[in-house]
Amino acid sequence: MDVMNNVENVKTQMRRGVLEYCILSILSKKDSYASSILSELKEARMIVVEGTIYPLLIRQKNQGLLTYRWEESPQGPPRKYYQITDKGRQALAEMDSAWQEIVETIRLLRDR
Amino acid sequence: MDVMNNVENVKTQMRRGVLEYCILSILSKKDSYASSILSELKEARMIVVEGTIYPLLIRQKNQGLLTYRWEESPQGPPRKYYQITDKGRQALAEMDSAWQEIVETIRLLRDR
DNA sequence: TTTTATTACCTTGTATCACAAAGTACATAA
DNA sequence: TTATGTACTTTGTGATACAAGGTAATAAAA
Repeated sequence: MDVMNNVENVKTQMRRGVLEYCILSILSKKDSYASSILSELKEARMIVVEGTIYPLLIRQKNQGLLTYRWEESPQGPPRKYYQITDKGRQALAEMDSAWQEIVETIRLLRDR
Repeated sequence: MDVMNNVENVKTQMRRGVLEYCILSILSKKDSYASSILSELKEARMIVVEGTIYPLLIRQKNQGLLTYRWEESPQGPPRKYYQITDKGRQALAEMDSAWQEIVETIRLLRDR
């Protein structure tokens, strides 16, 4: 395995760590549905695929961080709009702290 | 599952993403052995356990990012000192970029 | 001498989860 | 009626963090 393959793998793992955080963050601004969240993450170069995001949304819903409702689409099949709950906002706040702590830890490890 | 359990899980995943990066970073400063790396990570509040770090060091060695040598200890059994290779330093540089990109991505997602 | 403590390394089994790939379903245009 | 685009879902696989337990070397205590 060459260096770039290895780094790709590490990138995947780094993304893995922040994916739930990103999704809660997006939904904290406005309700959205899976395909739209997917596009938004792609724009931000946080590459994810369908097979990742659908189960993740279901998990977060099962944990009570999200709820959803069906809405008709102007074109195509209905969309499952997810909405963040109070519990979700609470979790998001905790993740903000966790993220900042990790960023700081890495900064110290890298600089020293 | 309550909010804190969920956040603990997310923290674990966040750590997961940067663990290889942290280890290469530590070894880029000086050769070290597993138990010592473990202590250093614990001090930095990057909680990891033995069952995580030993296989990880072996993986990185197998990828050619590290080499090792045995050295006698002043007390107790001999230590397996790991040393970063040129390939490891190259990978570390790539991970620096990857990490900064993710930090920036999260900053944009969280601020906007 | 035997036991205990300390340090260090290693392995096995389990659960989680990102991804690839494939499938289902709805709406609209050709 | 077929093709296209959109959207949601599921299955199988591989990677890996962790819990738990094991092995081994050294030195101090009983």
